Amino acid sequence: MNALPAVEVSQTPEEKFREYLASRPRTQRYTTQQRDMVKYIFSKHNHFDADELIDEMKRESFRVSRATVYRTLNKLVDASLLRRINLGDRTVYEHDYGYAQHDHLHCEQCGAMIEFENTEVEQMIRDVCQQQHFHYIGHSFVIRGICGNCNRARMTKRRLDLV
Amino acid sequence: MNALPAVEVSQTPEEKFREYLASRPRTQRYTTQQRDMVKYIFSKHNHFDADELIDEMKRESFRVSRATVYRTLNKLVDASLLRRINLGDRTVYEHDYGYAQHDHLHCEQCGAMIEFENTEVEQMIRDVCQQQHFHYIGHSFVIRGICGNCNRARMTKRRLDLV
DNA sequence: ATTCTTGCAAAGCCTTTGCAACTGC
DNA sequence: GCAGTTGCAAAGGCTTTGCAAGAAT
Repeated sequence: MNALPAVEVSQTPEEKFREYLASRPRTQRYTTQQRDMVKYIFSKHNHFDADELIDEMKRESFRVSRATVYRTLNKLVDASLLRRINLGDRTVYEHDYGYAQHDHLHCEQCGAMIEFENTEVEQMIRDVCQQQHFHYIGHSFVIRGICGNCNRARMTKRRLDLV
Repeated sequence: MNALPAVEVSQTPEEKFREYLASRPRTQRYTTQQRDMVKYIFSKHNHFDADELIDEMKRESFRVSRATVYRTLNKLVDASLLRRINLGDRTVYEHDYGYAQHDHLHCEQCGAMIEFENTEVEQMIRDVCQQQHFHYIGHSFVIRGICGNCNRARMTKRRLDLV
């Protein structure tokens, strides 16, 4: 995982989530399983899909049911704690809250998600939206390719293949 | 649909597809249904999903089976005649062959796909990839929001709501 | 004639949902 | 105690696939 600056936030993810739940038209409840999920998810900074989360949490003896995980992930995305990234053949989640806006390089070999920040992207988006009278809500930007590590591995392999 | 410059190509989509089929490890065949699909798809420039294509082609009395449509769409993407765009809740296809590289604004209200070309995007991608020693293969970049038309409609509605 | 493609229906995959039991507030 | 949540299993939506019949070369 690349190091991108964390963003200063005044609330913990838990607090922010409770606020979200309280703000719903019909107040929603903060349950044990939701708490476990929020704590678990924000205890590590990585990209994960629903199944990975379920497996890992089960491995650490948390009580998680598939249905509730999906329901809670949806709430977390809605609450802007998580961002959903569609990878074509997989949907992964990452921290949204407390983390700088960024985009991704996705290695097709090893699956790595490399984060990058580029100020030009944001400016460019603003320009395009203005030109097209388009009201911006969000974007998804993923560059597909082969990461440095895998490239090096390939080179080496190629060299060995020649022997 | 926005007008973006078409790109000069020396082959028709059909020719290019035949070339692709012939170049496979085990030569593949060019069938009636595939020909119909290629002709139909390249007779109009729009974004469509598998179901829309099936419905429209059936309406025009073409013989199309769901399985074959999916199989052929995959081949067309593989042959670089079509590009697949993942919209999160829908997968759409657009012409790749004979069409300039571009990205999209996707209206969440009316579903419109507005194409835009921006040279900075490409430069920026090159920079980022170089910095990260990343071998570029492709990218997907979709800006989500509300298009000009829908915005205007909203404004009007809002004004009416006040009466 | 041989080998690939088609079409059907079935299976796969991921995600959502109906409902009865349960739990937070 | 009431209203929202959970868990199960079933259903959904989209896409792929096994296989026998059919078509391309």
